[in-house]
Amino acid sequence: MPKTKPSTTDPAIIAAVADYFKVLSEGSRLQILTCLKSGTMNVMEIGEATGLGQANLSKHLKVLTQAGILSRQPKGTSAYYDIADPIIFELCELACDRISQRILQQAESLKAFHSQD
Amino acid sequence: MPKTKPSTTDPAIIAAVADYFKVLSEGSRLQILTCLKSGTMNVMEIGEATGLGQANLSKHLKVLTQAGILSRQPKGTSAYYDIADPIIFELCELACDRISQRILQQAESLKAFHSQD
DNA sequence: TAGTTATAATCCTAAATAGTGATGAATTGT
DNA sequence: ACAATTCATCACTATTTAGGATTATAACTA
Repeated sequence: MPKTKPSTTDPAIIAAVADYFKVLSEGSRLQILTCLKSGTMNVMEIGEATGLGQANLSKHLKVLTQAGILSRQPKGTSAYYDIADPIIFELCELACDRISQRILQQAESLKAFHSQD
Repeated sequence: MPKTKPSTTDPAIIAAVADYFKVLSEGSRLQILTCLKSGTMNVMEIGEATGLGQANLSKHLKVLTQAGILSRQPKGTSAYYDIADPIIFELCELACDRISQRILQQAESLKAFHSQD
């Protein structure tokens, strides 16, 4: 094998990571994920829980499934979806931590700004 | 205070997380981040290292800085940028792990598909 | 002050994509 | 076989955004 370990600067790797984050960069998709946190659901149930339209929902489910985040299991006329990769919640929590920390910092700066005049 | 703990289904939280991932969902921006992994650089140096145009680069740096991922320090006529939040590399590695695992799974499926005919 | 360099801001175009409505395919019950 | 249900897919619109060209601003230098 000519290749040893793919470098972090490998354009293909970078593109793959970007694509993965792009999947998670949509409110509707995150909504679907938090929805499925409690357990398996079929498309109709997810639609009711999220308020998303059927066609739109189906598209998002496809994206999430192709990214390996959800698993799909047809059952009769319906399709049941499940979290295939619970790690994503770890990812989301990491992001959440960063966000809240940044907001706290901004609040600090704002307070300092107010108390200096 | 009327609010206790913000629920994960809070639309504002979900939107914030989506925005955070959106910042990381761009190849050019990830390129900038891997670039700065080795240390502080000014805009010109980053431009040379990434091959990005100046205007474009400046825009991405602004996005990353406003997201709290980079820090900016003006110095004379140049601006030096640095990783403000090393946690992002943890995020990227998590994503990388997921991606490689998925690719391995796909390879397995493909192998199984080939050996069954 | 004039001139050079480094960065930011603005305007524009092309491409990507979220959402919607209509159609098609697969399955279950009568 | 027919009708109803559930989901996927196609066609379309509207919005967003990356990237480039240009102009503006700010800081050194002669």
